[in-house]
Amino acid sequence: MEEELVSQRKAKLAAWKDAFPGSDPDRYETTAAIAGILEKHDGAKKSSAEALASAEEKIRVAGRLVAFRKMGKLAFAHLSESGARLQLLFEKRALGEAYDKLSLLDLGDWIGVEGALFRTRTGELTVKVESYLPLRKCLRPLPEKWHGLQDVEQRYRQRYLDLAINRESLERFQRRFRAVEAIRRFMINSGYVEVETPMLHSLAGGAAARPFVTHHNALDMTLYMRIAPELFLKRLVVGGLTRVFEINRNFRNEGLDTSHNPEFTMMEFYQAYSCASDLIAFTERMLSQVVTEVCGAAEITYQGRRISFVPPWPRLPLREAAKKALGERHVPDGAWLNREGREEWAPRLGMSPAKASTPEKFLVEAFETLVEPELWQPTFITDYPVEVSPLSRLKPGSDDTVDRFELFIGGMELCNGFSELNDPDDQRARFKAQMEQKAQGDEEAMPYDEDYCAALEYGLPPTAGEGLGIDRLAMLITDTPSIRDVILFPHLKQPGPQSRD
RNA sequence: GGGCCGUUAACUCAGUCGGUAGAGUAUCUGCCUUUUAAGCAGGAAGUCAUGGGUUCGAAUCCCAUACGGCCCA
Repeated sequence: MEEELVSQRKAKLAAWKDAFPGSDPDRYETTAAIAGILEKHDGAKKSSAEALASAEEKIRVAGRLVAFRKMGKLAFAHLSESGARLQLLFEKRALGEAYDKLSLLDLGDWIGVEGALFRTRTGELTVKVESYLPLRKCLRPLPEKWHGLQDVEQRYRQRYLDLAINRESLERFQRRFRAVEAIRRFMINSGYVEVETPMLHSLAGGAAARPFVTHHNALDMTLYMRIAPELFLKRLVVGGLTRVFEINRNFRNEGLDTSHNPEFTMMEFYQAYSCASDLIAFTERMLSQVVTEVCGAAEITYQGRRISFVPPWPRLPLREAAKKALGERHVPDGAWLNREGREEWAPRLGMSPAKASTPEKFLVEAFETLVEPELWQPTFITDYPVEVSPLSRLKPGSDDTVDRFELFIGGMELCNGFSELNDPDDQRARFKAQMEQKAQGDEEAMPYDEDYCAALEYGLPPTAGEGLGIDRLAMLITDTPSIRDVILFPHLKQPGPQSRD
């Protein structure tokens, strides 16, 4: 059947050549985009039927034919472009032979039309078509007009169909694009410059994660897809770029679920002469402004629950939050200080024992397991243990706590920021400690980056830096529970017998 | 990695107790000059995800595999 439908359409395409001189052109001049036409005549000020009739404005628009209602010597159609739809009227009386050739069109075809705007009896803005030109045939039938494309797998694999047919999907992505644009504008207005740093690293540093490994043939060397741009961005601060940001992909070779895609988009930014609390205030301002701009209000609904972005947002020290949650679960105070206690309580609390191998890691893991999913309103968690923060600067006067924060919204980690460690010798000691953890089997421990330490020896001014998860922000502002629905082409397995294990 | 669920026409979905595979949309043929999920009449369209098994007989029951979804680790 599908082949039959395709061959029917191919036959019609073959007939275009004679029926429509100039069809399938290499370009088509329009007077406006459909969204612009609608904005002008159906927007805040609606053009009346009389005004349209007396103006007799000739327009040329193009789009994909998505609905067609033929009734004898008169036909209505809808042309769709970037989610905006405009009705067309074809009349046999006006078009003559060209009207009969409409049978060579199919739903899904791209066409251009020329005509004058008017309003129908029901008041809908419509183009009275005077001429039309087929631009490109749609050889395969489009999904159903009413239900759209429902098959989740097909929506991911053939996102173009999802975007062409499912208006909610297109609108979700448009909102994401607007948010990225608003963030970029906010950063530039705040005196930042946008940069691009390497995606191929010889050392996968800057975060605790397993990298993808690849190989450079000409250099015959192992390279890693970056897990974070951090160490390169800080080199730029050493070089005098005192406010830099990068919006780009990171790659982490880990499991995938509704909040993790192997490649994800982050904005990372660094601000000299600043500490973590400066970035907390900066983040509050940025996100409340971006959300207000994109969603129309500083309050949103995520999965049925309100989230307010109106600052200020609460700050809560990590150990305090973890200890409170542990107390509520009747874990004796300090039970995590010895190995026996950790090995007893970690499994009972649903925590990964491997990730709770020291007192500090136990508290961090307890926080992530017990507290994080409950942090619905924007909340800054502060005062992280130095043990899990090898790139952060110690709080003034402390030897075990760094000046670091993470922002949680809707039960998800959205941001991670800290005052940057700029003492090269301390940094070397931290890297050394990471290597010891790696030797003990921690696959996420950071590699020793001497080149970065050398850069620090030229002087990194006091600086704070932060990473912001763009995909997760997109989930929040589009009320989407799965990261795959805010990523255009989420990673899926290859189907069929070629896949192994 | 574990558990549960799903996979039927191009699309959206039914399919009862195991007994010849169904509808709507799209498509094709007629009719139709203000429709908008247009309408009316008629036609065509299936590797029931894949591979085994049970059975006289399997979309349906059993096993395995692939892909997807949700939950857990």
